[in-house]
Amino acid sequence: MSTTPAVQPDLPKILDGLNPQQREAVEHVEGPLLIFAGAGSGKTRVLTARIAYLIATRKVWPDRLLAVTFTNKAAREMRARVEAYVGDVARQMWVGTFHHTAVRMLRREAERLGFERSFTIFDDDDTRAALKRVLDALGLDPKRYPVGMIANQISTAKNELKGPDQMPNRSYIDEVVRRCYVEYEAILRRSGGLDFDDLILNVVRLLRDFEDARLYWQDRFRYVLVDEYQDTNHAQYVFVNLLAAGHRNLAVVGDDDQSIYGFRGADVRNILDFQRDYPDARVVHLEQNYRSSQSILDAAYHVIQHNPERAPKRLWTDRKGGEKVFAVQLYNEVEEAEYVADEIERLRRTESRKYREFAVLYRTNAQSRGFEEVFVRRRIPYRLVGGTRFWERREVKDLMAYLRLLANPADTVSFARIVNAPRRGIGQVTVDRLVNHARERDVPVWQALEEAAGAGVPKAALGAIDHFLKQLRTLRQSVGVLRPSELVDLVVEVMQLKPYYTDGTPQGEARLENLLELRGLAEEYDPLEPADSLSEFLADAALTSDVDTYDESEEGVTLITLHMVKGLEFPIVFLVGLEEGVLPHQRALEEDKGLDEERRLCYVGITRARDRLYLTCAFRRHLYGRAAAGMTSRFLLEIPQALISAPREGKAPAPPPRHDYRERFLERTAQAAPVPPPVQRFTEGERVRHSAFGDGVVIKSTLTRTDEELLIKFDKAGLKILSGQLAPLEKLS
DNA sequence: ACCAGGCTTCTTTTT
DNA sequence: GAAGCCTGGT
Repeated sequence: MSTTPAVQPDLPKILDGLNPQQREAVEHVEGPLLIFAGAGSGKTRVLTARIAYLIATRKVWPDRLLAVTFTNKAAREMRARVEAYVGDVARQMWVGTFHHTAVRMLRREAERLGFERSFTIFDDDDTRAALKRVLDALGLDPKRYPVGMIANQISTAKNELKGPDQMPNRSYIDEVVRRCYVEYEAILRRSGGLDFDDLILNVVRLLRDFEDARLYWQDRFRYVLVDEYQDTNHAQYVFVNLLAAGHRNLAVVGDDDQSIYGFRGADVRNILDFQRDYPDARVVHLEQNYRSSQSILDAAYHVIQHNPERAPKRLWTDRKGGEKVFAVQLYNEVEEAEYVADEIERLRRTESRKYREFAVLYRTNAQSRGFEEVFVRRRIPYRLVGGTRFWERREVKDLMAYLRLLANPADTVSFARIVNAPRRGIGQVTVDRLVNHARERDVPVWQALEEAAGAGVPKAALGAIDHFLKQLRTLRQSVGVLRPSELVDLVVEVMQLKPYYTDGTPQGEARLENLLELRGLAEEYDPLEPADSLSEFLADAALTSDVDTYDESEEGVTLITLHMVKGLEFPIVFLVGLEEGVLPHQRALEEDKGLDEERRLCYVGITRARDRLYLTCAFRRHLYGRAAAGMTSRFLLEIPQALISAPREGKAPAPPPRHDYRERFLERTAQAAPVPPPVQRFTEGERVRHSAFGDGVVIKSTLTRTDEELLIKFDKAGLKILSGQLAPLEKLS
C-alpha cells in the first residue's frame, strides 16, 4: 500500500463506504492506473473521491490536475462533487471535455501554431457549408461525391493525425478527397477557423513539435485523469499520452463494453492496450453494480456476452429481488408509444412513480416523434434530449453567425450564412464574387465588401452592400465594449431580425423565443472581461451538447437516444424499437464491426435501468415514411426466455393466418416476428377516417383469432368490411 | 433576386 | 415525411 497520508479532517468522508476495489483506485497515487468501471459501478464516485484524495492529502495542488470528461455535464458534476469534499480550491483544477481543454490550451498558444487567438470553431454545419463551396469550386458533382462522405473521410484522417499528403491515393476517389481536404484546409485557414478535429490535432502538434510547450504542459499537469477512455480516438490518445509522458501519473477509466463512438473514430483498443502501453499500470476492476436489479444485469450480460474481443467480466449486485425484464411486441410504432404511455400511467397509479423516473430510449432521433405525439395527446409531460438541437436551429445559427463574423471578420462561412438573411438584395452571384475576391487577394471577406466595386459584383447589389457594410461597422464598434447580451440585442435591432423571423405562425413565435433564450445564455458571459467574453461565449456555444443542459430534477418523461443516455440512469426504462434494421441499425450492419457496436449500444440501454426494464418492438413500422415489416431484434432473442416476463394481459401466440395475401405477407416475417394477437381498437359507433374511403362510423367490431374485423359505414363509400390491423384507419374524436 | 412547387434523396449515432 | 435541389416564372 502507499504511504499513510497525513490525517486530514475530510479523509474519512472521502473514503467512507467505498468497496475494496474502489478504495484501491482512490488511494493509488503514483504511476499509471487503469480502472475498468462497469455500468453503474460507482465510477463517478471513485473518480471524484480520487481527485479529492489527491488534493486532501496534498499530493497535488488542484491547478496541477487535469480531468478530461466526455460531456460538459460530467465535468460540472465532477467539479461540484470534488468541491463538496475539499471546498473552493476545487475550482482551480482543469476539468472539461477534450475539446474544451484543447481550446483553453490553444487560446494561450495560438501564435506559435500560426493562427489567431480569436479563432472560430467550425461546427459540423460550417464544415459542410465549406465543403460544398469546395466541391463547387473544384467543379465536382455533389451527387457523386457527397459532402457527408468527404467530411467523414477528412475527419477520420484528422483523427488519425494525417494531413492531406498522408492520405491514401490509390483511387480516383482518394484523389478527390485529398484535393477537397487541401482546399478545405485553405478555407479554414483563411477564415481563421478550426473544426472539432483541429482542436485536438493542434494540441498534439503543440506538444509534439514544441519542446518547451511540451515540457511546460507536462509539468503543469502532474496528474491526468481521463474518463470514458474507451471512447477516445487516436488523436486524443496521443494527446493524453504525450501530456502524461513525463510524470506518468495517468489514470484512465472506462468500459470496453460501452464503447459506442467507433463511427467517429473512437478506438476501443486504446483502453484494451493500456497495459501494453504501461506494463506497470495498476489495474482495478469495478464489477459490483449499485444500480440495477439482478435480472436486468443478467439480461445485459447475455446480450453483451455475444461480442467477441471483449475483456471478460460480469457485473453483479447484492441487491435482492427485482422483477423480470418485460418484452412486448406491438403492432406498430403508434401502438408501441401507446403501450409505453399506458404503462407509465399505470405505474404512476400503482407505484406512485413520478414522470421523471421514466425514460424512453431509442436508436435514432426520428423515433422520438411517435412518442411525442402520443405524449402530447395524453398530456404526459416529457423532455426531449437531442433531436432538433437548440444550437442547430436556423434562427440561432443565424444570430450566432452574426456574432462570429463580428468576432472574426475573416469568417467566410458565417458571412455567407447571414449576408442575405434577412433578405437584403445580395444574391448568390454577388456572394460568390465577394468570396472569390477575398480568396484571390487573401483578405478577410469583410474587406472584400469594402472593395465590392472592384470585385466585379453586379452593380445592382452595390447599394445593398454599402448599406450592409454600414450596419456591420456600427456593430463592430461595439465588440469588446458591449457585453455579450447587449451585443445580441444590438444585432437583433440593427439587422431587424424580429420582423424577419415573425411570420404570424406559432413557429415564428418559437423562433423569437429561441432568440430570447440565446440572449439569456449570452447574459451568463456578461461578467467576463469584455475583451474575451464574446469569444468565450462563442467557443462554449460551439462545444455545448444537449445532455449538458439536462437537469434530472425536472419533471417529465425523458426521451433520449442511446448514445446520449450513457452516464444517466432511470428507475424505469423503455428500450424501444428492438427490431432488425433499427437496433441493430441497417447502416451499422453494413459496416465492419458495426454489429458489435450496436450490441454495445443495446447494452448501454439495458444497463440504464434501475428497477424495471421494458423491451419493445413493433411488427410494422413507418420508416422513411413508408410502412415496413420488421423482424425482432437479435439482441432481444439473445436474452434467455427465463429472464423475460410475458406481457401482462398475456397475449397468446399467433394463430395461422387466413387470407391469401396475408399469408404471403406473413411468411416473410412470421419466423422472427409473430403477429401479435389482435387488440380491439375500435368500438361500435366510433367515427373513423379511412385514407381512401373517407370518414365513416364503426357499425360492428368483431375480434377474430387473427384480427379485428370491422364493419364500417362510410359517409360516401357505403358499407365495407375491413381489417382492423391492416386497413389505413385513424380514429376521429 | 426571389419565390413557389415539384423533384429527389435520404437518416445512425455526436464532440 | 422532411429537407434539400432544381426549375421556371415573376
